[in-house]
Amino acid sequence: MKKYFTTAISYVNGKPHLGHAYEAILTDVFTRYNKLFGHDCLMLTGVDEHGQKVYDVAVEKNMDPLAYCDSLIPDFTNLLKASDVDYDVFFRTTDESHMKNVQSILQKLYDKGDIYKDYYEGNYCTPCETFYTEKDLNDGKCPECGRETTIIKEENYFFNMAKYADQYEEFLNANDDFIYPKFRKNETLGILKKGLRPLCISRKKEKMPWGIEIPFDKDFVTYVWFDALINYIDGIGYLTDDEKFNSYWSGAVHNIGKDILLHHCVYWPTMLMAMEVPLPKKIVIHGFWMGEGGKKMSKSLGNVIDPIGLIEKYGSSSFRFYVLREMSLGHDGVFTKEFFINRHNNELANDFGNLLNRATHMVVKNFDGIIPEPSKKTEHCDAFISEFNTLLSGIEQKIYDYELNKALDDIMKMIRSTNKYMEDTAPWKLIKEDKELCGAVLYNALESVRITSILLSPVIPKKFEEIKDIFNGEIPGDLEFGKLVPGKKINKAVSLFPKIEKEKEPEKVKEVVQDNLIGIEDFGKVEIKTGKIIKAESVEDSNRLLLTEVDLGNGDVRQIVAGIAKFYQPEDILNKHILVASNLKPAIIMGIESQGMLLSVKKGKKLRLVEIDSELPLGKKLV
RNA sequence: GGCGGCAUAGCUCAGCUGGUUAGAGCAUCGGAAUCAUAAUCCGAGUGUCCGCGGUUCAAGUCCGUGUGCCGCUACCA
Repeated sequence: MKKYFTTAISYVNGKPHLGHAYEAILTDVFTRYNKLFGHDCLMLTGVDEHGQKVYDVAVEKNMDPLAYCDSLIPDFTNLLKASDVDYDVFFRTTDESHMKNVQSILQKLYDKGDIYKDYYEGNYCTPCETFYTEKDLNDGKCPECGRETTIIKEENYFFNMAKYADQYEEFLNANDDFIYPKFRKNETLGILKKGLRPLCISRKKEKMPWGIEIPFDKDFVTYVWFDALINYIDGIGYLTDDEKFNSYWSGAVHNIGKDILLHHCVYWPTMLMAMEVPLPKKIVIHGFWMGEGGKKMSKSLGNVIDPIGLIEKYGSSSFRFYVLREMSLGHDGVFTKEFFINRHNNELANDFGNLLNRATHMVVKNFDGIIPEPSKKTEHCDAFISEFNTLLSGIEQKIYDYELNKALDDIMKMIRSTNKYMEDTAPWKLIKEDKELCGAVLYNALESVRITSILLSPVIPKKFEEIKDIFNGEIPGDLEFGKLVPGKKINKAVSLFPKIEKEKEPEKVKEVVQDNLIGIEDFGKVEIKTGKIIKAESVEDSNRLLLTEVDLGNGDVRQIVAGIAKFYQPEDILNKHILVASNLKPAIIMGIESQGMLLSVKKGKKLRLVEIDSELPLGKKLV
């Protein structure tokens, strides 16, 4: 069966980081496992190059946007290379044939009526020439330049996602394993339940020319996602090589981060339905890497992991092993250098590396390196082989089920049980009593080494190449215990996974862990004043807002909307002396302007206003 | 506020459709062994399985409720 694995394509404008490396490695490892189990697989990764930010930086650098993108590509390909990611396609959205395909898809959906022209209303930053959603705004201001935005209407093209919502929901309910892990499927259903709004898919070319031109209206280009998502099908010959496309697409698996669930689990499936292309087989959503203590990685905390640095220092195999083994696929994981070193030392060096050594050394020393015959057996042999085979037989299915952690866990169990087997049988004693029996034990140990090495090869491809030297460059590939042919010569393993010495941490000066500290100058920006509530009434159609007027003295009376109706009746708060954040930018809530914020304290489901001594004068600033 | 998720040994987690004395790895302590990268193996553990109530012959596992954290979202301001 043919299969097809993809990463999300990365936006070029930003350095690739641990998250990119992880996603690529994850996708690569599933591709490699499936190849190992005999499937014909392709892997795609790549970059998304269009859009405002790239265009802006290119202009700033006085470069052609495409040339600017070209200059960024090595950052990504170098990381992939360093991570031993063996991709088949590196996709660029500036690819000619992709741009043509996007256009023909746009035309098709336009002809069907799924794309239509309408007005887009949004917060627009004129200097930045960009629309922002309410959420993007920073205190109501442009998140990029900090200037005021204005609400303007603009004509744009929209994709009518809602048309396919029901059909998609049905599909989801019928295909329980379409989205992995399952709780992400529930999240998707929740989004569908709320109803889908039309998706704006265009930008005025005069404002943002760096995109694919809309074929039926030369004044517009497509906007990011409609362009980017299509890479998945273009990468394997959609509209250009039907046979290739059809054979691989039916086995397509997208690997994405949890931040782009909306785009892949809602936009993309409805787009495909509109295009009349079958949906992919599966979407796998992984979590994020956190720093020590589960804290977000950030420069200020100094807990950012540099993948290239670690790979250069400790090797790609240990790095891959760590990210795949440590993170429970779908959940967030923690990456610290200490955990990384522990993983490497305990599992790769002590358990696995040491097993390679002890098994091969004994064969070389006592049997001149000739693989002995398994002609006899000890009381432990059958039980060992049987347990080994039980674990072995479950691995393939676990990979198909995306139970990578369980698969790796089982492989480690196989390795540990082999170490135990050697303790139980003690071939170093047997050699003195019964050489043939000793040989049989070592044969079994070598079989374990061979098979577990193969099973780990997708995870540690580079080290696997070195392990091959034991078997003179070629490891018999049968995943069946007993297929190793006796009589051939093997070599002593070199130390493949040297332990990492824990660096003596220079006594860390205990810095204040709190990273939300502000300076006095920031505090000074906040103006909190004493006030008295002189009017309070409920707000129509709102179950949580109260409209108040607060006297801040000197004739300064503010209209403030407060979300406290669940906790106070209007009459409860009348004449209360309270505190007000008085220099907040006014906000419109339910169409009413709110000119400040009443300070309150919330604990669980209780909320109380902060009340002050009524003797305090009104309108005084807290200092 | 709404929707969803999580809460299990010091740490990271596994425990599927409810069923014998609740598990793994790491860390800790004790021991065996010496083929091997001071590697390996054995043993010792410790847990009000977040609290409360319920269903059941039987609940970490199901239901209700409370608390705490996380995610998305909203009329948070």
